[in-house]
Amino acid sequence: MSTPGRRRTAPAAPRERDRERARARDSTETRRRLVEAAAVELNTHGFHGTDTNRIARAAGYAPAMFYRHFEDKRAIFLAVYDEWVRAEWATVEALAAAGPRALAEAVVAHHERWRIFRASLRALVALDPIVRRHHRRARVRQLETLAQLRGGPLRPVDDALGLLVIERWADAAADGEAAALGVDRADVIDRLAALIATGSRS
Amino acid sequence: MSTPGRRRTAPAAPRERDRERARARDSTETRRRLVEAAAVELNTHGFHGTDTNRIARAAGYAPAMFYRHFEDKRAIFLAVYDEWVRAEWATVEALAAAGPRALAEAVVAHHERWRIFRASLRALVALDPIVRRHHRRARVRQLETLAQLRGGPLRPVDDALGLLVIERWADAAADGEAAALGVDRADVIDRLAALIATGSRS
Amino acid sequence: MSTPGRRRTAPAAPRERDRERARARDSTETRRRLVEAAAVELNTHGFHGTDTNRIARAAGYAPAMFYRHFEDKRAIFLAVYDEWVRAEWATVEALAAAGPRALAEAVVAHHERWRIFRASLRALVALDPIVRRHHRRARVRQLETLAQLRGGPLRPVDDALGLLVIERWADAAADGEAAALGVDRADVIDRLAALIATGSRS
Amino acid sequence: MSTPGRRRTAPAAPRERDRERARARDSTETRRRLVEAAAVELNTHGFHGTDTNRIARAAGYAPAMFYRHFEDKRAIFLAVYDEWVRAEWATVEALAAAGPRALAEAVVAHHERWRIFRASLRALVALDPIVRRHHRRARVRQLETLAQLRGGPLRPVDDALGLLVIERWADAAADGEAAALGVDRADVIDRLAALIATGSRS
DNA sequence: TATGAATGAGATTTCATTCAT
DNA sequence: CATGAATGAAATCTCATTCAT
Repeated sequence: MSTPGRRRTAPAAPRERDRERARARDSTETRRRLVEAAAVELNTHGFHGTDTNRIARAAGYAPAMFYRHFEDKRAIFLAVYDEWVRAEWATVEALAAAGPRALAEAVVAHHERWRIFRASLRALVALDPIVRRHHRRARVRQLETLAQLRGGPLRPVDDALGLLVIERWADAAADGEAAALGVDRADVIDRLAALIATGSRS
Repeated sequence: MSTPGRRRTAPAAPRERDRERARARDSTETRRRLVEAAAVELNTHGFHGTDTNRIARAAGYAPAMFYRHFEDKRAIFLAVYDEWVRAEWATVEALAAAGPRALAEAVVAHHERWRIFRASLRALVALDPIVRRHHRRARVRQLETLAQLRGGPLRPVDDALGLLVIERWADAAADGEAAALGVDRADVIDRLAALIATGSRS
Repeated sequence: MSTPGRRRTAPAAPRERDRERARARDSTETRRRLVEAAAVELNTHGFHGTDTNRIARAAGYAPAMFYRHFEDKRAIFLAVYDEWVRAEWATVEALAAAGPRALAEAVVAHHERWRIFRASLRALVALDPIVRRHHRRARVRQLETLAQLRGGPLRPVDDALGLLVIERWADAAADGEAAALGVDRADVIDRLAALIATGSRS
Repeated sequence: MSTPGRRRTAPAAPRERDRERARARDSTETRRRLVEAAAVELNTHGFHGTDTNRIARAAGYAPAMFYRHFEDKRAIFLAVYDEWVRAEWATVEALAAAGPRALAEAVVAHHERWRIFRASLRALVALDPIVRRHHRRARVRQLETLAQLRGGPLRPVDDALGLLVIERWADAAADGEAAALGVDRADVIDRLAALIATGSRS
C-alpha cells in the first residue's frame, strides 16, 4: 500500500506467557534464548533445514526479533558453535584429571549430543569462507589447550593430526558409522583413550 | 535483465549437433551427461546450492528431463557418489603396486578435486537416512577392497578406524585444514603413507 | 527440511481456466499479460504499493512466473513505461494532422489515464539511477519525434523546456492540481494547444 | 554483525549533554529535532526508503519517541514539507527586491538542495489524498504570496500555470533533467528570470 | 524421448508501530 | 518525557518439481 497508517491486529497478551515475556525484556537474555533455541533447531534439522523464523518462534519471539540480534543465519550458527566449543572444553578440562578413558567417554557423548549440528558444521566449513575462518581460529585455540593439558609443548604435526583423529573417531562412534563398520562404541572408546594417553604418535 | 532462461551451454554447429542428438537419444548417454553435469554443479555449489534446473541445462537438456532420469536431487547425488567411489577405487587399484606413498598422494589429490562434494556428502550422511544407508553399504565394500589389497583378512577395528583416519587426513590436506593447523601437505602425505604401509595399528 | 523429496499439493485444474491457460503457454504472450497486469497494478497502487506476487496473480499466474520474465519490479516498471511512451506517441502521431487542440486534448486524456503511474515514474526517476537513465533516453527520442512532427530542426532550449511544460500542464490537468488552483481543464487545454501551435517560444 | 542497535549519534561530552537533555525536555525542541532529522533522511532516501526508527535515532532518540510527536510517517513528512515551503518563501521574499535573476537562481538552488524530497512529494501528492489536500492548501497560499510580490491582483490562469512552470523548470535544472536534454543550468535560469519578470503570460 | 512453461510453498528479511518500564 | 525491546505483517525472490505438448 502506498498510503501510511494501516494497522489491523489487536495483540492480545496470552496470560501464561506474561512472566516469560517479562524476563525476556533483557537484551542479553534474549540473545541467550535465541542461541539456545537455535542450537536445538540446528541440531535437529541441520543448517539448511533450519529457518530463522522458527528459531525466533521457538525462543518465544516474533521472527523480526531474530534480526535484532543476528545479522543472518550464519551468525547465529557461529554463536552456537562458539557455545559448543566452550561446552566441550569445559568438559575436557573438568575431566582432565579423571584420566583418558573418562575423557574419551565424555568426548564421544558430547559428539553424540551434537551429531547433526556437527554435520552441518563440517559442510559449512568447506562451503562458507567465513565459517571456515571462524572454525580455524577455534581449532588453533583447541590445539593450544590440548598441549597445555598434556603439559608438554605444542608438537604441531602430532597434535594436529591427533586432534583430527579424535574428532573423526568420536563422530564415527556418535553417529553410528563405527557400528556400521563393525566397530562398537566401546572399541572406539578404547582406542580413543589410548590415543589420548599417548598423544598422537601414530 | 528482463528476459528469462539464461542458457549456459554452447549451441554447437548444426552437423555436429545432429550426431549429438542421435547419441543423446540413448537413455544411458543422457543419464551419463546428467550425472557428469551434476558432479560439477554439486562439487561447485554443494548440495543445497545446486539446483536441478541448472543441472539439466548444464547437461544440455530442459529441466523436466532431469526428472525422467532421477527421482529427485538426492538420487542424482547418490549417482555422483557412486561414480566418485568407483573413480577413487579405480585409482587405488591402479596404484596398489606403486607403493604407499603414491597411493597416499593419489588419495589426497582425489579429495582435493572433490572437496566441496565431499563436504555435502558428510552433511547428508548425517541428515538423510537414505544417503546414510547408501553410504554405509559403499563403506563396507571399501573395507573389503582394502583388505583384499592388503592381502590379509579383514581386521574390523583396525581397518575400519584406519579407513576413517585416511579419509579424515586426506580431507584435511585437501581443504587446507591441515595447513591451517601448521601441518603441510607433505607431512600429511608422509603420515598417510606410513599408515597405509602398516595398516592401521595406531 | 533438509531431506529432499517432499511435495504435498495436488494442483487440481479449474475447469474454466483451461482455455486461458492453453493460450498462455507462449512466452511472449505471458510476458505481455504480465506487463498488462503490471500496468494496472502500478497505475492503481503506485510502485511501492504494488507487489510482484499480485502482478503475477492478476495476470493469471503463480508468483514465481514473474521472475521468469523480469529481473525485478523495476524491470517490469520500465517495460510498462516503454509501453506507455509508445502508446502516447502513437496517439500523438495519429493526431498530428488533427491540429493542436486535438493533440492537447489527447495528451491530457492520456495523462489522466496514467496519473498514478506517472507519479511513481517521476519519483523513481529522481531516486533510481537506472530508471533515470532509461527515462532520459526515452526523453531524447521524444524530443526528436517532436521536432520531426513540427517539421523544423531541433531547437534544444525551446523544445526541451516546452516539452517539460506540456508534460507539467498535462499532469496538472490530469490529477486535478490545476482545478485546485482555480484553472479548469478547458483552460489548460487552451494553453496547451497554443503552446503546441507556436512551439515553446514562451 | 551480530549485535543490534547501531547508534549513529555522537555521544557528546557529559557536561554538554546535560544541557542538551535539559533543552530536550522541551517538547517543541524535540519535535524540531525530529523534523530536522527527518528532512535529512527523507531527502536522502525518499519517503519509502526512510524508516522511522532511523529518523528517531538520527535525532538522538529512541524509536518510540517518534510516535509521541507524530501520528505516523506521513505526518512528519508533511511537517518537513511545511518547513520546506516556509524556507523557500522566506528566500523568495528576501530576494524579491533583488530582481528576477537572483530569484530564479535562488529557486533553482533551493530545488537542488531538496531534490530527493521533492521527488517523493510529487509521488505522494498523487497517491495519498491527505498529502494531496495538504499540498493544495499550501499551493493556494503560494499563489497569493506570488500575486502580492508582483504587486498586482491574482490572475488565476496565468499565475497558476506560471507557478507550475517555474517549479517544473527548477526541478529539471535541479536534477539534471534539463542538462540531459541539452539545456544547461544557465539557460534555464535565463528563462526562469524572464518568466518571473513578465509573469506567466506565455 | 524431450521440452518450455508453469507452479506451490516457503525462507529471508524489513519496517511501521506498540508495549512495559 | 523517554526508552529499549518487541512484534505483526508482509514483500521479494528461489527452487524442486510437474504439466501439456
